[in-house]
Amino acid sequence: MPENSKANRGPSAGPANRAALIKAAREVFAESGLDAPLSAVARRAGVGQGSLYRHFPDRIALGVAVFDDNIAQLEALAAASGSTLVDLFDGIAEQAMSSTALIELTSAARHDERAEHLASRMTTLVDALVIRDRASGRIREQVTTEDVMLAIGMLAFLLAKTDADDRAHVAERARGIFRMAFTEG
Amino acid sequence: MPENSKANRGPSAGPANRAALIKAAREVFAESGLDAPLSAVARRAGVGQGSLYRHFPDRIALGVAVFDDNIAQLEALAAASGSTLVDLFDGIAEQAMSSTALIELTSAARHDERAEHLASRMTTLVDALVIRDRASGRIREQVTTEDVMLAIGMLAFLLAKTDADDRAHVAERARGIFRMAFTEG
Amino acid sequence: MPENSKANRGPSAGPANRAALIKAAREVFAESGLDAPLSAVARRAGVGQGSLYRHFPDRIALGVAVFDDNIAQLEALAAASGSTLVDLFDGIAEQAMSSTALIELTSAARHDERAEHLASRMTTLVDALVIRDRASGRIREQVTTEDVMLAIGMLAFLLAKTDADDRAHVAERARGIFRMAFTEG
Amino acid sequence: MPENSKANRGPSAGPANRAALIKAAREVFAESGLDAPLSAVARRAGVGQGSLYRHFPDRIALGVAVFDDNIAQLEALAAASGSTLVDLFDGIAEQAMSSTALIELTSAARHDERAEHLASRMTTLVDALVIRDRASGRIREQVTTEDVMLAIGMLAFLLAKTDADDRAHVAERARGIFRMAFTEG
DNA sequence: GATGAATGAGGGTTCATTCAT
DNA sequence: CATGAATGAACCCTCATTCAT
Repeated sequence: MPENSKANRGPSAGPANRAALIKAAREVFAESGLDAPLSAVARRAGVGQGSLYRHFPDRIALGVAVFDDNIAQLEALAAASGSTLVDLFDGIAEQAMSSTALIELTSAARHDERAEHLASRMTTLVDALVIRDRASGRIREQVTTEDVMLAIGMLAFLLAKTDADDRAHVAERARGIFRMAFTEG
Repeated sequence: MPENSKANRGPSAGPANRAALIKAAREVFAESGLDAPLSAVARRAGVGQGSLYRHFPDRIALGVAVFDDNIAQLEALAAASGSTLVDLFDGIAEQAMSSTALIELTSAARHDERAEHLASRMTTLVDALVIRDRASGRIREQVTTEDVMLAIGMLAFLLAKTDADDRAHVAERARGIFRMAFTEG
Repeated sequence: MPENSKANRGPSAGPANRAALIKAAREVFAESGLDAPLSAVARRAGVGQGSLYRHFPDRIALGVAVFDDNIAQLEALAAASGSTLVDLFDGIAEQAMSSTALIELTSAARHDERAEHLASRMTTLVDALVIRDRASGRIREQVTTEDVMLAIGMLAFLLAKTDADDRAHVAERARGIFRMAFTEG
Repeated sequence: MPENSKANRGPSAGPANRAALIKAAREVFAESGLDAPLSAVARRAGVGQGSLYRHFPDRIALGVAVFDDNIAQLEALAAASGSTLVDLFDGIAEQAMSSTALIELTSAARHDERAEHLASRMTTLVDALVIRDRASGRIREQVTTEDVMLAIGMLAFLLAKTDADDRAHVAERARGIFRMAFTEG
């Protein structure tokens, strides 16, 4: 009678485990980047490795689950009536590591359907903001959604590689650059 | 008793091996990024692991050797009389993967003396171009060397994550963004 | 994609593996000393390297597990009512290689908490025997626990370096020396 | 024309190289024990690896050469008219690391002819001292050369495993033990 | 005969993934 | 359906030994 240290709480633990895994993954990805050991995620979630694999058959599945939430937040932000691209950049810079891992994911798994879905939600929300900001003259006529997507990607990668200490400064600076790029002189 | 399968071609192979390693490393880094297995580099160079470690005691040493060349090219470019920041961005986009790994290196090994040296050469050449372009009115007054360095970093990271197929298009687009950012409306 | 050649016998193999590892380690350490390759231990135990590292994160942990047993035997010996230092030396000589590796461990990892614990158990039991033997006049007044610990260490190292064939003879001889040293003329 | 950094000084360098290798090996063995990398010896001697192997085809040959000197010193000590076993122990404790490596060698390469030669010189000198000390009543009648050889071995191994900081204290203590063992009450 | 680079086997360690319970 | 141990491939790095020059 092996007398496991942790009781097998049975099927009912399913949803709770799923949530714990996502939470743990968000933290671990934020701390150690997108290639952190999955075992670390399971451990932090207090869940067996096997359960992790049951819920999320691969790293991408886990990433997608994690970032669904991030995207949702950004979508909410974009939906708010007065919000602008500047707010979006702020939101991304704030979520720094998480957003970065998100962008990394959509970019690393470019040909994965699930990641593409994430990316397309992103595009959609950016699109809305671009249209709005263009209409209100907040950005130049010629700025496209693609431009902004690229800018977001660049910002995210940059922050990913920046020491936590310098992150605030670098983010501020980078936003300045994009402000110059996108707004009228 | 190693009883080697491959003949020891003797010390005269040294310089050739060194060159082969740098070439292999440039390729491998370009294909798989800066944390590609060093064993892959040795294998591609057709050289024993030990020789790799003899020539380059660590990953940074190898990276520095690889990128010395890249920097030199960019320095040459910057030194040419009529060259501008735009040319620099072009140069970086052209060397795409290599330059990217170079930037990755200077950013990842920020506190390594050798990497710092590379970074400072980069800063120096950017600085010269900024001054020149500012003088000739090609860029806005308020654009700093730091801004341009960040932009270069962002461009590099972006290209690193971009499929080879899309690279040209993305690079063109990104340069457009920075042109908007840095030049007078 | 590991595609294992050997079946995963599942968690139930855990305790058996652990025991097999300790047994294998005891043998390997005895044959080849405390710095024998850990891979040899895993191989002899018929266990993957990963499992070894799971059970024993480092060499010291493995050593401690192995020698816990040895110490326990010596403690039992020391606890027996009529036992003397001479019995302890006999016990050590009998366990020869194991005891030797044990002493090597406590001496090599002097600043590791786990090894210190082993060492302190040893000291405790020696202390008890010294007090008892001093009381009964079996050893000179001036003999200290430290002296005996040193003697044990020396005996152990000596046996470690002695061919198995000569071990019995050498052990007998060495015990003679320490008898002369510790008992009244 | 490879233009070596160090000139090939030709055959005349032979004896000088040999001496430099022995000196370097003595230092290296003393600092890092008998299994220090041979490359370290060659480097410290300022000599190519190949030359090391030419002069000393294996580690034992090098060890023998190194310790020939140590033995010679001890022989000189033993030959001095008033010297006793106590002096020998002092000599060994003083040369601590070197002597230890010497004993390690004679014991590790027990079946190597060259090492046996070293060992037998050691036995011879100990024998002389034992006879002398027995005659003068300095040691008990029953103490044999073998006993002393064992004691020397034990002392050496012990010192080898002792932190440099504790070496003096431990050596003093151990000599005390052997004094008790070998001298009358 | 000296030189020192080349070689690759081997040991340590990590981690993705499977699977018995 | 959860658990968590088991597995081994793969990487890093070191060093004994050889051998072209």
